Amino acid sequence: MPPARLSRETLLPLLAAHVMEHGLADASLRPLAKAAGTSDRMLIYHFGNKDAVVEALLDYLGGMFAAALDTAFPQERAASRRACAETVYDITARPEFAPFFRVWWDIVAGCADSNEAYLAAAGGMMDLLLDWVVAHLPEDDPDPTAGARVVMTAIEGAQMLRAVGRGDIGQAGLAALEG
Amino acid sequence: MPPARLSRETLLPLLAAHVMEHGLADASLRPLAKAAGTSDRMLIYHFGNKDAVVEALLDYLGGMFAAALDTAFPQERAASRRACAETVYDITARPEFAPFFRVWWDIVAGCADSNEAYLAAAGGMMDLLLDWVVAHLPEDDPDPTAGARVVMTAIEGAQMLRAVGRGDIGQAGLAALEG
DNA sequence: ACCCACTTGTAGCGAGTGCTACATGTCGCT
DNA sequence: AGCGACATGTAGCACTCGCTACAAGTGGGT
Repeated sequence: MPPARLSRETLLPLLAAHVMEHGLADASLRPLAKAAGTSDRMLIYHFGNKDAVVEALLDYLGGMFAAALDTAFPQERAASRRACAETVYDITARPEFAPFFRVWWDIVAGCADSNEAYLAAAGGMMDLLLDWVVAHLPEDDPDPTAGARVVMTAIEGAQMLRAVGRGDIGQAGLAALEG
Repeated sequence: MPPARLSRETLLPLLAAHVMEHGLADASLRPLAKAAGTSDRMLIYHFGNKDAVVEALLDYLGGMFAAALDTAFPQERAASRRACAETVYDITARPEFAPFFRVWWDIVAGCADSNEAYLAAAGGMMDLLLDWVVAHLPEDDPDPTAGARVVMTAIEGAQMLRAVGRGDIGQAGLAALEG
């Protein structure tokens, strides 16, 4: 087949794959382009500038996260708040999630600089996960909205502690969830 | 007074101040040196290479964190686990802590690349905070060791959610802590 | 067949990166 | 006074960065 015309749509999956492997923070145009089989010249041409590349990438990664929620996570409800939190924690502890977390923490670091694109991407992912948790709490949960916030807070804390090598603290925190 | 001889010790406070203001992730030798009133040449001379500069900086920042725990945080015990968590959360929400969090999330992102120096620094800070929490739980807490882990997990989750603009979720998570 | 807009390649710019070679300065010691 | 170790300044290297100027190719519409 003839080499398909380049476009944001054909480029983004390849760019995202490179970012998942090497991180978002120090991704630069030339390696990014090489991963997509093009030149930095064309990335600028199709996106305008590097910021736009990153912005499109953040959006695309948000889509990947949504897809991961649909496929990698169980569809049935959890038996308890604690079970729900531990399910998310255990699934995201699997090695195939490591690349995702590398870019996730880059995104959080970007948020700390008040970068709008990063804040939008990160906030969106958290809202997505919050909705998933609400929908997967036990049916008899007395207050799913509040419960999901409790579960989310514990999950995210545990994931951060895991990232810095203190997973034991976070796991103890999850285990103490009532319900 | 004559300009004191340069050394790691005289340099580090100035370097740390620059890092607190501009972040650790994209700190480079020349701006760093300028902030300390020297040249990149001298940073390499006194530290060996850039990695050693960063390593020393991480260590120094750990010391700053320990000092902050002693001065900015109350000395008396909290009335409950929840109060303990909310105290930490509220204090670290103050604007003067924003620079610290910018570098904190850079450190966490560095941990996600399995960087030993970052892992040591971040883990050390978490251990420090964990000890502080243990010591500031109510005296009648049934299990301070376990309680501190619960509190820590919630605090860190809430701080991360705050960083990405979802502080409401984290605060709801903290408010639900029993005790 | 011709034109013209869209797409791509080549080459390069100016700035910044970590780091080094080399010369010079400064200070204590004998 | 003079030596030698440590400290510092100047200049530069080879490289990467985001981005651009310019030219060439491609393909559809008339």
